[in-house]
Amino acid sequence: MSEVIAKKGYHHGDLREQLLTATRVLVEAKGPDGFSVSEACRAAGVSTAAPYKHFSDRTDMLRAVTLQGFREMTAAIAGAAEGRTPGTIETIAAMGTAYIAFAEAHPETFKMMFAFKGSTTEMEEAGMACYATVLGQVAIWAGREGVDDVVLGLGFPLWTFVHGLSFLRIDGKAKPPKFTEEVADVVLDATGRLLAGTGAKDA
Amino acid sequence: MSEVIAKKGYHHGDLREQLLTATRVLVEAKGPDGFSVSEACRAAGVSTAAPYKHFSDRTDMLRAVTLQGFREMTAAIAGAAEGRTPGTIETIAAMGTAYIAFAEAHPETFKMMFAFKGSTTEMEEAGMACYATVLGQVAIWAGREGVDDVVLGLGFPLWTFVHGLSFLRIDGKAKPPKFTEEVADVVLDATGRLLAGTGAKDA
DNA sequence: CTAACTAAGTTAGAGACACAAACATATACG
DNA sequence: CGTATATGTTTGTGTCTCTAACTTAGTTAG
Repeated sequence: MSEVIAKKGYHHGDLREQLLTATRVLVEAKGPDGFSVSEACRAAGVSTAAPYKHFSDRTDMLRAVTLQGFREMTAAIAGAAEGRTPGTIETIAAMGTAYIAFAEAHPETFKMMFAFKGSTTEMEEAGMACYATVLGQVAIWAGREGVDDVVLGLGFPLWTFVHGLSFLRIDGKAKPPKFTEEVADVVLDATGRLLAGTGAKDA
Repeated sequence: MSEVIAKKGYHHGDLREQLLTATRVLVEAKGPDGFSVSEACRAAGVSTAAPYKHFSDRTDMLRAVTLQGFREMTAAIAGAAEGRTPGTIETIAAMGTAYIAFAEAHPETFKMMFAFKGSTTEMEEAGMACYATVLGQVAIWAGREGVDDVVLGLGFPLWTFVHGLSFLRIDGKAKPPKFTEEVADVVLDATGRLLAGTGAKDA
């Protein structure tokens, strides 16, 4: 009755999932190190030993949140490109803005995604898939067949810029007077500058 | 005798300083959340209650490391500009490279510096001082009297880029095939692009 | 249908930690 | 010389992760 989340009896039925969402919420609220397994258990209404039937340890719970984060971010970025003209500066910039928006919406998860020690193959792949989405658009812009060294040379600085702005926004460093413009405008401008005059488009 | 660090008797004489360096070492070795007060005590050869005569709590110990980090980074960046022609792209890029070098040399401290919750006025000032050093050079480049909106508009993207590259390097994302060039070259190129053609130099 | 197996919970407890309170000692200053 | 204060120690409390042993509920074989 007064449980935070319904339980079906002795067997919970859906504990893994509910622990995962509890973990997600707690991580965003208190950060990965502020998160405690015990608190997640309280939220799900189970004993403190229950999670160990579903996760190997505390880190494993965080790992699951991290992986989920990568998947969501990739989807968000791909979604930002949909309905736009492929290979334009505007489309590439829109993906960058989506990246930053995700970071701002889930700051603790975002930071954890990149700082995570002992990342799984799954995580690496999810990260690569995300990056590949952007690189594909850059390749079109540059008139290249696939993702070659030229495309990497163009795409990496873009990622760097967007990644940096994500962190500065998260940590509250991108506020007036340092930062008075809209994020989307800054990203669009920087994308143009970092791509322009490279000669790649003519090769 | 077998103490890690010499003690002068019942009174340590220099405990605050030694705890601080122990904290620094441990933070770099295991990250801010892996760091434990107890372990710092073991390193300094004192009881686990001793630190509380010098620091209010665990967080306060981390805060001290953070502040020290800001000071060192500012010095490193200012040092990179010395002996160079003021207001050139090369000088500005050299400061960016020094920023990244600091981040790579002290990754955990660097991350903590920006993620720290409840930063002191001292910390804010140290951070501002650092940023101001770079902005001063940008102002000279742009032919401006002081740090006005134009200078901020030029300087912020530079910071963003350099900050982003710092994180990517720390987290091992800036390795081949994503990243094949030297850091200094990439920074110099990006600095040029992000400043060039803004018209600010002519104003 | 029931007996055995297994999946998914429980309680109890070990070991590490942050921090507090009360106590001890050395140093500084009257 | 002696007392106050700074700086240590010991002891204890509550929280945390994780383990071991036990319990209960589904699931499957005969």
